[in-house]
Amino acid sequence: MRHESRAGAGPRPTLRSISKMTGLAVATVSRALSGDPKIALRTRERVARVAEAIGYVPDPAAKRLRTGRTSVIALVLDPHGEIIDFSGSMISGIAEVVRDTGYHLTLTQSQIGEDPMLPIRRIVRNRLADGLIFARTEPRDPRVAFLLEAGFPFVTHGRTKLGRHAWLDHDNDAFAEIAVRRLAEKKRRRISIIPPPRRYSFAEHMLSGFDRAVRAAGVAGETPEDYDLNSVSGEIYDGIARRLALPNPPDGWICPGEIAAIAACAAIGDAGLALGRDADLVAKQTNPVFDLFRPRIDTVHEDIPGAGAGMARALLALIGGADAEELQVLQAPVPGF
Amino acid sequence: MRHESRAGAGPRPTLRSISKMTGLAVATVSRALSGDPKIALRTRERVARVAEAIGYVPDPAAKRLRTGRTSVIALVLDPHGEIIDFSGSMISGIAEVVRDTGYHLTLTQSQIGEDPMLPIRRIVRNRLADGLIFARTEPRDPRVAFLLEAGFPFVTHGRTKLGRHAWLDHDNDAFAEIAVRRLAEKKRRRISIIPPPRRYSFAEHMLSGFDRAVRAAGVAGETPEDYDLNSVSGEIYDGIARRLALPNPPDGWICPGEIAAIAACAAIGDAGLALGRDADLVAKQTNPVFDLFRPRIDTVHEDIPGAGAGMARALLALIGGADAEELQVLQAPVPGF
DNA sequence: CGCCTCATTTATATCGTTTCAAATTGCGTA
DNA sequence: TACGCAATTTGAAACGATATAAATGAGGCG
Repeated sequence: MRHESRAGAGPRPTLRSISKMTGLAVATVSRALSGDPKIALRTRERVARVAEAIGYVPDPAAKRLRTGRTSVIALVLDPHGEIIDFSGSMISGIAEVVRDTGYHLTLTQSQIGEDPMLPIRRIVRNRLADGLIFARTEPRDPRVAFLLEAGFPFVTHGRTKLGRHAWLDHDNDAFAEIAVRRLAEKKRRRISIIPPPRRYSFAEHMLSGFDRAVRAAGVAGETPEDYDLNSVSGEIYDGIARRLALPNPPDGWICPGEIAAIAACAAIGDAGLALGRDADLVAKQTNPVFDLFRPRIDTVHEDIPGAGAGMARALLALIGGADAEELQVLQAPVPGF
Repeated sequence: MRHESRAGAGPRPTLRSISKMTGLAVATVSRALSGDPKIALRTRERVARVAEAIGYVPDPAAKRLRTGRTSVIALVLDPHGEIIDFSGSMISGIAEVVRDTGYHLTLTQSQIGEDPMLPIRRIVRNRLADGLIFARTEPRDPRVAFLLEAGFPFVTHGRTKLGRHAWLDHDNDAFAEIAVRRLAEKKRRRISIIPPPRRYSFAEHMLSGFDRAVRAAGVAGETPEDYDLNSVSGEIYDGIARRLALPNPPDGWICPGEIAAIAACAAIGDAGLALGRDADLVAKQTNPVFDLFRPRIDTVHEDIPGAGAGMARALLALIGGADAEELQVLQAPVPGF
């Protein structure tokens, strides 16, 4: 079956339709619908009634052409790895906020090996959106520099050293400190963190929090090589397994996410060691399902849908003219059980 | 810092700019750029060169207003539960296909408790997209009926009984049969499947495959109550735990996803039973990370990014005028290791 | 030499909305 | 009666692209 161009009930109603039905000029109808107080209240009400009756909906393309505003916000995703990633939950949080605002959400994915600036340039150059959100920032992220320069509204997931822009970040310093403290309380004395790629801002914060906490607790800390976020599980597993095979392996592991935790459990078990006896884990948890993981793992929660929603709200505020410096949110970790 | 309306290098180039620079009429430039063979090759080349030089990009809003085509495809997501869901991977697969086609991907999420028709009606009525994709179809899905009636291009994730539309589905009959066979080979004689909500098409196929396979293998099969996709892990766990507490519990479990598998492992372990000794599992796996799960679980793989990509390609073909009946794909399960 | 044809190019209308500046109306007042 | 002023309403011009129909020019041919 072929799809006809479009079916439905007759031609789509426009301002002209309402204009003809009410005898008012198109301009009047337009302003009436936008609630302009210069239009008499009576008229506004009458127009609203007719519009409602015939199911008038303004044409987004026309509006966009005329005003230059797109009513779109763009989410730029990083290339997808083999990851239980939280992009699903984060998208969900964003989508929920966007739903009722008259804005739409569009989604672009940058490709592995491709210049990450490309999709952003395209969005700015082609006026594809009124603002954008992206994640995995680096301390001097070129995307941030470009957007600041262009004066284009955006919110990042993660801080940068470039200052005056809107961001939302998780307090990874605090996460690392909590994790070290918990392991120290369990009398673990040789603590290792599985570090995300050091080029990302969040890794930097996590590692500095780790160093500080390790010193404060007076335990030994080590930070092995970091892994590539895009080809994760096997690499993490191998790294941990190698370390476990050396003398004096760590007895406490900090896992920056569920994948790392699963990999650590596997590597430790496969090495003939037992969690609780020979080593303990603290993991960052973003997904409730992880509560069912056995053996139970000590976790610190991170609210990902909430983060998505927060960024979306910030971006809408920014587009509405808010001050970017008022829109910097550090989300505290939730210690969990 | 406030964001100025827009910075950048001067006014955005339009067809007019090129028209002035070349001395050609706007119409000529337009047709030259669209490759119209009625325009002399020399002219086309010259125009292309100038356009390239000044970085001309057609204004999507203007194009859309004039042609009525949006260059957008919409993905309608179901409400987000507490699920390690595959929406992330599926979105990724879709986004990758869409990237290079000049189309954009927008994303809408229907809300829990809200009429699932609503977002779809909105998209069709307001001309928000040229076509759409959605998942979790029911055998007589009202969304499918509506879209067929409206003649609006769409592709579903999951078959329906409504026939002549484009869909992509996983062969869940085959999945269930493979799973039963594997458990039977391990001498399991009392097999249970953890059934997804029966109202969905895919559950129906999975259960009918299960029944057939159970009969063929001559083993006992039971299908407990189904669970709600939106509040999952605890419910599944409780269901399994209850069943394990009764006399003659199953010794083989079929898990339609990673969550079910994690829940089953937890419930079985918590009941004091051991996998491999007292029971075995076969699970559907959509994420490679699951390979690191311990104890190792027997899995059947499902290619989710591939499914996303397939649906996107099908939708683009459909919009291009292809026949929907040629666009029905049944994806075979990958037996795994 | 003039007419016809073919290959190109162009003028113009249009998509549906917003907005600026001007026009209309009602009405109290000089 | 005419005038000024406020309160409403309106006409027309954009926004940037595409499509239709008409115009232009160069040759070819009788």
